[in-house]
This record gives sequence, structure tokens and C-alpha cells, in this order.
Amino acid sequence: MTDFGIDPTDQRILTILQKEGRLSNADLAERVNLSASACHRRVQHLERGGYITGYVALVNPRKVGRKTTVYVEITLNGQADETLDAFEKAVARVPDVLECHLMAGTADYLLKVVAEDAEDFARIHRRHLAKLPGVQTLQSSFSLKTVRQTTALPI
Amino acid sequence: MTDFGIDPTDQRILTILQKEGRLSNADLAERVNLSASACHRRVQHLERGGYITGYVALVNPRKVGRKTTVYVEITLNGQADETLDAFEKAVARVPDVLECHLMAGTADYLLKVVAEDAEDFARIHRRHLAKLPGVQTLQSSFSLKTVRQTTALPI
DNA sequence: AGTGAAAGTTGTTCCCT
DNA sequence: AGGGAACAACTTTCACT
Repeated sequence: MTDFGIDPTDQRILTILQKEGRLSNADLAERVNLSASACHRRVQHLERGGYITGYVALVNPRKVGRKTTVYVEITLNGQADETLDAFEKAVARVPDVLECHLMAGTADYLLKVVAEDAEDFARIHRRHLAKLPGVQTLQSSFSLKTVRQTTALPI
Repeated sequence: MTDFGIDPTDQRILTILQKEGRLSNADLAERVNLSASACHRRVQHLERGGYITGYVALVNPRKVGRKTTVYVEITLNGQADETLDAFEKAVARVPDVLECHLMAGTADYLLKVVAEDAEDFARIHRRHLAKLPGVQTLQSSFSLKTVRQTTALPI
């Protein structure tokens, strides 16, 4: 059922590296019962085949002063291709926007924004979001608490 | 303005490692104009101080068959502490739920769910989400396209 | 805080099965 | 596809500034 061009060993490798991205190849090899060279070859295959798109350090937002997560629903004034393109290009340049999705249904876009606090979000809203091209309405929803946050996909 | 107990060199280290989590300490040291040992000590300080919470490999969802992202707004039947606690414990055990936030406003929770396709989401909805304790209403919004997705905070 | 050197581990390649 | 060996590169610690 779960295939997609990778075997169970590759799946284990992905599952492990999704949680411990800096695990040494030697340790990884031991965990999946392979020699270091065989394991290394598989990891390279997963990287070159686009299964693994990169490795990142996860930074605690609170420790760098980003205590506030806000989801923003945006509707644009029109659905013309150029309207959407212009919006998408501009939104990708706002560093406070961690995610942006084009949505089905009423709202056109859903954004995940990280701000220092509510006041900082007001600044981001006024200075960046409201000025994105084609924006008609903005509706912001504040997160009171992050219950779960993971980058690990079920594999 | 940007401080929080770390100096500009630490900020650069975080910014770099947020994008290249597997960069060697030797290369990182060169980029921030430090010796390997000084750089290593700073990285350890950032890890032990909770600034860096971990390192992960990012996996391409499409390559492992997760083509569909859905946001789900959930309201519970009541706001009793036990109701929220039970819900939060249960939702954290559903691997298809990558994020869960307690929200201000009308909907109680916002979930980010990854599914293989719409049919698979129907299965997740029926078999997992609808059965979470205390759930009153579920409202699902499908992402048509991910415009931007990053784990890197602005620092 | 930073440096340089030393020692032990790793990543990576190559050859063989 | 996997294993083993070899070498270069790297991580990590320590003594010193």
C-alpha cells in the first residue's frame, strides 16, 4: 500500500531522518541494519530523487521573540491569473509569512504568520499584509496555544 | 531591537542552520568568521539553551503520496478543562495531523492535516477526526496549492 | 569569547561480492 | 544492492590567550 518507489528500508530511513536530521550515517546504518556504505548510498538516492528536500535546524520561536501565531484568511478582488500571480509573488517576500496556501471555498488564501506579539502583528498587518496587491479583505485568527507542531509526515 | 540573549553572530548561525541544517561545523565557522572550536561552542550553547530544538530532514509530501493538505476547524461541545485536555491528548496521536492550535474566536481548534488525496481525507475525517473526544462540528478547507512553506523564522 | 592542535569519528569513494 | 577497507574531512576536547 505504501510504496511510491521506495522500499521499507527507505521508509525507515525517511522516518528516522524526519526526526533526527543530523544523525550520523554510521548510526543510521546501524538502526536500519545496513553497512555504512549501503546506507549512505540509499540516503544519497533519497536526496537526489527529491524525497529529501533539505535539512533544517528547528528554532524555538519563543526564544527568538516570536510568541504569536496568527492565521490570516485573505480574499482578493478578482480571480484573474495576473491578480493571483502578483499576490503570490509579493506574499512570498514577507518573511513573517511562514505558509501561504491557495484555498478552495470562499477565502482565497490562508496565511500562517509569526509575530512577536499582537502589537507586532498589527504592524505586519498594516505595513505588509494590507499592502499586498489585490487584497480585498483580511480576516485574522489568533492562536492561543500550539497543541501540536511537527514537520514529520506519516510514512 | 533583536536581542533575546543572543548576539549578531548567534543570529547568523541560527539563520544559516535554519536553511542548511546539515552544514558542517567547519563550513559554518568559515561563514561566520570564527574558528571551528569557537563556532562549535556557540552552536552547543544554542542547542543547550533551547534556541535550537532539533534538526530534521524535510521530506517532499508528494513523493510519499501526500498530495492533499486540508485545514480543519473544530468546535467542541463545551469549554471544560477536561474536554480540552482530552481532545488535545487524542489529537496529538493522529499522525496525519501535522499542526493543531487552540484558537481565539469562534472555532476552538485549527488543524493542519495531510492526506494522500480527497478520498483518503474522507477516511481520516470519518475514522479519526470525527471520533476525537468532545467534537461538535468540523469544517474542512482544502488547499489547492501551497504557495509558500518554510520552517525558517525571521531572525 | 576566541585560537590552534591533537585525537577519535565520520563521510565518501572504490573495489569486490 | 550490499560489504569492507582506505583516506580525507570532520567533530570534539583541551590547554592557552
